[in-house]
Amino acid sequence: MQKTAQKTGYHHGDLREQLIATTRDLVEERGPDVFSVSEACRRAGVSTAAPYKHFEDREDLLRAVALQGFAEMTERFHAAVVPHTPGTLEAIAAVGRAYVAFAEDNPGLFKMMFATPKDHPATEEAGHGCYGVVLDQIARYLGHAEVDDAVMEAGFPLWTFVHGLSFLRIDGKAEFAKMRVSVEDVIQGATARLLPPRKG
Amino acid sequence: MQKTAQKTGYHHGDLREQLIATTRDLVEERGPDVFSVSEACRRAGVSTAAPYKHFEDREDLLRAVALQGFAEMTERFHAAVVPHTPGTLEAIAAVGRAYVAFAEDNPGLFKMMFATPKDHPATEEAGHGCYGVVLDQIARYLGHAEVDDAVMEAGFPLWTFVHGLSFLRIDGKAEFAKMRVSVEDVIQGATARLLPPRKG
DNA sequence: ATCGAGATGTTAGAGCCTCTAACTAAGTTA
DNA sequence: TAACTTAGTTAGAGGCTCTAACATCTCGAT
Repeated sequence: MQKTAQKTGYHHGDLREQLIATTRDLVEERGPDVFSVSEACRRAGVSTAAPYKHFEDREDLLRAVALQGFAEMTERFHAAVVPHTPGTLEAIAAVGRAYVAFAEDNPGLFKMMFATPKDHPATEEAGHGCYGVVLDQIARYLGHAEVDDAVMEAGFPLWTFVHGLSFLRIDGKAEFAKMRVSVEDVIQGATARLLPPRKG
Repeated sequence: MQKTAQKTGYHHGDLREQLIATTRDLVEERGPDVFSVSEACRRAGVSTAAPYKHFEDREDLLRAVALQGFAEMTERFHAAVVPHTPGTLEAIAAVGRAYVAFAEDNPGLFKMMFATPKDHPATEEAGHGCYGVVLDQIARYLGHAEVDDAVMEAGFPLWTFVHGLSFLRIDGKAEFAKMRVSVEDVIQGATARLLPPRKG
């Protein structure tokens, strides 16, 4: 199951990618804040100084992992939309479900993606690209040709909702709240309620 | 502005409380993850070993700070309800506003309160007490005598919403979304939309 | 072919951090 | 006031991030 080149004795082959993968695993296992570069090195079988040839510092490595997370999330969003008619409530709710599902599947990564001390340009752009998928759907839903201020405003409460739901699910608060309905239904309901009435 | 006893030469007076206060400041200044016990000690003017007479470990100290946060939040909730007729939409929305306001006033603390690796019984109880304030209002709103499952279910989407909004505000995403309406109005609107219709 | 540059490893170590052990001073109580 | 408890201290082990200096490999130009 090696996805990257093997160590050739001295040089590793593709340490950068493997460090990202290992870090991602560790962030998931141990939690984002407890992650240590040293442990990632031990797992990758390199010295603790090696990562600094590929990443500026610990922060930079974590950022690369977060970036990968955003890319994956964006892909998932696109996949979620496909089965639905563009610009429908169903399409929009599907993205919401994909959002929460991603968070539940990658709790550590998800928290890390939003625990960024200060957003780097690249991370920010990745986030925007991700958000753009929903905004496109909402623009269509509202019958707007492009993502204007009204679309962003309509999207924000939805983002708010799924973002909050993700955190509460990750932290196990949803069980505490004794929900009898599924996450899917909660999202469907909230989407319908929080979106402004459709034009036409 | 000393709230605690002074150092009497050898003994401190009230190191435990001062460490909690200092830690809270640091968490706010530096961010929750970058906090170090050592720095808190430097500020409090004690050796780096001193805290371990009062707290099991770093985690335990942070937990004490989080506990204080929950207590403060609960107080704020109570204060928010006072000006309103109990069991009205306004009372419920007021708690929502207090939630987000607390998060904005104490972003580091707020994040820490919910970034708990594993919830300790005491923290959990404090959280429940906090949540109970809204649930009481919702129970009255729905005309239920006590906080039953239906009440919890009705409350969950609201919690979800203000929780998400808090994070997005703290992380500066709300500005990005170009909201033209105030946080207050967003909460008011979401509360009205997300609550089930009132009985009677 | 080989030589030199650049990329990517290594070891050593400085300077942080958390937490423990052993000691000491101050308060408390019989 | 002696004995016990509480709350400080210093010293240090072991882990972490990151740098400096050195070593090895890759590769393009000659």
